[in-house]
Amino acid sequence: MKKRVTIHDIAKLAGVSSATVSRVLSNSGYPVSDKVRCRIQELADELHYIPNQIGKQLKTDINRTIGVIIPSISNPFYAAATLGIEETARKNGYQVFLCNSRQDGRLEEAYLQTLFEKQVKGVILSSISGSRDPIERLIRLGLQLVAIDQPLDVTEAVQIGFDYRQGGRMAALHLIGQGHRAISYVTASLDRPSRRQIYEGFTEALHEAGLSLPEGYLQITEESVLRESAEGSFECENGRALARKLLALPARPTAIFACNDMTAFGVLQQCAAEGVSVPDDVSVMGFDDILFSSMVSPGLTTIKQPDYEMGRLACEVLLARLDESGLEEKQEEAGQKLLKPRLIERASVKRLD
Amino acid sequence: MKKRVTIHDIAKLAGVSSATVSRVLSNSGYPVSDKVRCRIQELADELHYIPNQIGKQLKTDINRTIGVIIPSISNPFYAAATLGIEETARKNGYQVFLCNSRQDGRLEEAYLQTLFEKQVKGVILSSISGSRDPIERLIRLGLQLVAIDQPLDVTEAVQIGFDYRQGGRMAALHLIGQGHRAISYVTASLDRPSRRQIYEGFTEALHEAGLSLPEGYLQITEESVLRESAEGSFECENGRALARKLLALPARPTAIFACNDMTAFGVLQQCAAEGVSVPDDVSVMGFDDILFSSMVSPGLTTIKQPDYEMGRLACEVLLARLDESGLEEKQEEAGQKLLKPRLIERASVKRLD
DNA sequence: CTGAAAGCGCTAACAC
DNA sequence: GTGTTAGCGCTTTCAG
Repeated sequence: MKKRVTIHDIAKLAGVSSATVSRVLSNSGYPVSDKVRCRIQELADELHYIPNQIGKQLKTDINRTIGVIIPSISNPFYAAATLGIEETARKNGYQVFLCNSRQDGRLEEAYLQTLFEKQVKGVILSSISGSRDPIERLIRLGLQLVAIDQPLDVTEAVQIGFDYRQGGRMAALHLIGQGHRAISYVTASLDRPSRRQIYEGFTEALHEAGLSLPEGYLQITEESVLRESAEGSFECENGRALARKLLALPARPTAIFACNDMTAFGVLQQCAAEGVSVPDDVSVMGFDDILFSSMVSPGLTTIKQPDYEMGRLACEVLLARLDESGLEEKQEEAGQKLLKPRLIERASVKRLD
Repeated sequence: MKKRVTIHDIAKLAGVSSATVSRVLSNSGYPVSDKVRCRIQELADELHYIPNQIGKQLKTDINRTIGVIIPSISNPFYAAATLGIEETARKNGYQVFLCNSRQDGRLEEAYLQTLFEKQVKGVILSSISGSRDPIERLIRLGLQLVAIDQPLDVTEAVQIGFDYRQGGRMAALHLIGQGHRAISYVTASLDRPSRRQIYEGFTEALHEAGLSLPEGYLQITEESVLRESAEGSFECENGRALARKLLALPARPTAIFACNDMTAFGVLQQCAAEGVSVPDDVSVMGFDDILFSSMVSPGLTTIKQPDYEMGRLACEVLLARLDESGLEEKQEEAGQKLLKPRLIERASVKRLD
């Protein structure tokens, strides 16, 4: 493992100063005679010069890196969002630091801190933590933050929002429209804004139709520790457990709405295990529309949340802010984009007459 | 956006030199009087000092960052492997640069280069590219490389191998054992070692049983451009397309083996679309055992490749090498771990009598 | 125990 | 066009 070659090595060999070498190798556009320029290029190629970005960054404080903090890479929803982020980052010459917070607010904060220490200037965050203080401090220090998926109660952050409430309403409306009256709701802990909003929209629409969520029809995970298991199958397991309770009820619901597709898969599995046919015996709806929702059978009827699109948009907004934040100081007011839900009808909901 | 506070700021306020501040704030264990130490700590807390890791790294050339290059984050197999990597990295105080090569060898090389420029000392790679030269050069410059999933023809790299050939054999043996004779194989382009090995193991076992892969029963994707579509559903689409051809054959096979689970899902979908019942009309097997293989119905019979485990192991091996590479020069010979396949029987294969 | 000084690799005024 | 110099934030000899 030999020593790495620096611009000084090249400068010495070329008989010029390292400043000149820097000028040509960094494509600064600074005038350098063609003769010298060629010579330097030649040497760089020959010696396989690889610039040390750390040196460069310390000097310029410019760094083409963004951070991404998500709660669970095992959930294809976040995988797809990450893909959208990574792709637009790459197209713009940026790299991505991926951080998996495992639904752990403390870990999320630690990651945020580490990213900042590494001089990352922009972060896309699906926040699990409620604490605003550390986040606001970092923003005041110049960090650009874009929140996806989970609304963040911090005014300086851009929000790529999603109308969860409306999504919840749509789910309820669809079920009601299909003739269902005994409708139940299965959800992980309501400690996150997104889940709460879906829940609110859902029950709201139910109430407007003169329906309610009777005792036992609302199943919420009791353990708030919704950690990713090693296999990443926690959400699914959770769906199974909650479905088990539901199916044990004396008066079974005719329809089950789950807070996301992963949970809905668990419900589907449990139904299959107990010989309950979907959609003939019970209808099931999910939320997210991850890739696999079209692959299970029956195909899962669900509310689409545009994962990839959301990631792409978040990254575009972030990079735009990163670019301009150097130039103009007046940031256009932290915009709030709001993406819309869409009903995806497949085969897991049966029409009741 | 105010200026960031540095050790010099603190030094000035404390009336000491920046060297002293560095000594206490970096936990160097260097003796500093308790009085001064406390004062510095106090100031650091008060001013919310955040160390600049770039400065530190330029000086020490130590950096707790690894790179991960995978072909597709949309495939849950890689998502799970990434989870395993990220988790062990975090436990050891490392961060992960995630790179999605999109099955593109050139992109893979570009990422490798960028990582190296950012002074990343270790990379976990599922390589798509055949070119060894640039990789070998980086290794000679001190980069530690751990190959997962795809064998890498570079002796200095550690391999976390998987016995694909054996996996292919197991699949064939299982199908044969269940009484199948008309067996077909559906695969994406055989340009990758893993796919080739599965194929070889599979056909080998077939031949040993006196069977062959008749005309039309071997379906290989023609377009070598197996790029991730925006939705990440390419592999699945591919499975559908290949299954369509298979089902159009005058003499349909009784069993279809797919090169991975994502492709198998496509096969499943196409069967459903054409009213072909699995496993009654045709049996289907996959490869990988991703999380969703247990969720579809019928549950997919498949060959397990330990994704999470593979990521964890790769990361452990990498970090071990990173730790020791500073101390001793003699690296234990680039070990080759070989993980074993396992048959996961579910409901997508029917016993023929 | 503490400080002065050098330097990691690079860039950017500022001279010439 | 090119070189000199200073310095980004930090650590680390080496003196004292």
